[in-house]
Amino acid sequence: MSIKDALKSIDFFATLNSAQIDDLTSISTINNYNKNYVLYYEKKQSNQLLFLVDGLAKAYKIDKYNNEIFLYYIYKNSLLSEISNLKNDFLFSFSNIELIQESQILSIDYKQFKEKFLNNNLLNIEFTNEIISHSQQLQALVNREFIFDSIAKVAMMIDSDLDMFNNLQRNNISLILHINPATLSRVLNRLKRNKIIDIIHGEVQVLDLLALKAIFEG
Amino acid sequence: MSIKDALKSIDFFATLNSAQIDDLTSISTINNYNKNYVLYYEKKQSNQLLFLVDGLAKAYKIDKYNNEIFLYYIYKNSLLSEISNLKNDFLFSFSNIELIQESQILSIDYKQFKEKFLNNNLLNIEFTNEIISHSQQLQALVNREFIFDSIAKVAMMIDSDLDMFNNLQRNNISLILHINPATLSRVLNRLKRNKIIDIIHGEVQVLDLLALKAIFEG
DNA sequence: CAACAATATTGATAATCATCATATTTTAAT
DNA sequence: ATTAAAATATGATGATTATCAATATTGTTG
Repeated sequence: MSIKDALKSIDFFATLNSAQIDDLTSISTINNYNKNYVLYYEKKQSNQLLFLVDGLAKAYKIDKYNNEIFLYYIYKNSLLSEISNLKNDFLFSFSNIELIQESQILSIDYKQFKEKFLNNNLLNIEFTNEIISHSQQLQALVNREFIFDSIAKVAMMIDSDLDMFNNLQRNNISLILHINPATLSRVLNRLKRNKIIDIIHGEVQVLDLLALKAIFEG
Repeated sequence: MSIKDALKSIDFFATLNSAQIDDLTSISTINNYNKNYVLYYEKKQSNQLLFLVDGLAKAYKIDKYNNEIFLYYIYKNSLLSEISNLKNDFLFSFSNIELIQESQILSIDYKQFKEKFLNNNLLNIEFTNEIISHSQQLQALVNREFIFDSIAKVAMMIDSDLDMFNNLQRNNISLILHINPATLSRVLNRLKRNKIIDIIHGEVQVLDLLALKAIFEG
């Protein structure tokens, strides 16, 4: 894919006219990376603003026991970078961002992007929206992790997106929810024993939606 | 304090000229509230943008066992409201925000503020900065809570601001760090037993800074 | 379909931390 | 200085969940 096509495929740039797109093209590059490539390391600086054109990434941190703490997925058509302030001409990463599929990345020189666009009142709303959406991902995380115990986390996930739940491996679900695979297995057993869900050939079905919701709505 | 004086005392509005201040004055009110007044309830809407002119507030959530989950303090001269998107004409609160001192609050009609200021490219940078700073508070929270165990939390707080640590009650420290007062007491004992800190008349002194840092830097 | 690898479950155990009750210390007020 | 109140510390216990190891199940590939 050309840089221009990539820019056109990303909603963030939808308001730009073709001269502006050209301008942006001149400070951008596009690259393919393999699965497992790490785009940002936590606490490190960068001077490239990255967008995920195609593929899938995850944000995570490492705790003091070297465990990976999964934060959230980043889907295509969105900003990969985290913005920690508007003053500096570089970016400072809060988390590690790693590709989990082969992906296409659009890379923009951040300093020039600020000068040519943000400082001329272009893309400001879009930029702010990306910051807000990042903030909301953190909020969702705080909700899940501080407010919920493991049965509530699982109940919430089954309720909010059963298809996703059934299509993910138990492995990955436990990664997302920050619970041990063994704990997930036990929680599912408990829900089944209480006749709130049924599990047929590994597929979860909800038997008692009210009871399920009650678990996490308190 | 008059509305105008309040507006002038808040850095957020520093770039406005006096005509703009007048304009803003016409859509603002200022009020005093007592300690314990709750300005926002989580998951509720509001159409007022609030600034803390003077006093102190805290943001917190309630978990399923009705425990209060402290999130962060909000100091004077800053925005109290949380911004969850730019499209709506109302605000949606993620957490409860409660005054913990008698406080002065500036209240602005959010819809009109958007029309008269944000949509005319006024105060956009300031607005984005507030969103970023809110996001960073969440990041700090994620760092502390996900990455650190209780001894690491305490070590981190002693290292980053010993004065604050010594001037706060143990009670409040444990609230901030999300650990039980009893746990805090035990952690301090452990640090003392390991000759990393000393405690004289309740005042903490660092004996071995390297060892202290090693606890949370891993 | 046999055989191996990858996933998932189960059991046993341990770590961390909260909770509750009680005791001690500190602080403030008369 | 004495007493009451508030804050902190300590001991006993329990809840939740991780960890590790063993077993069972499922999926994949020659």
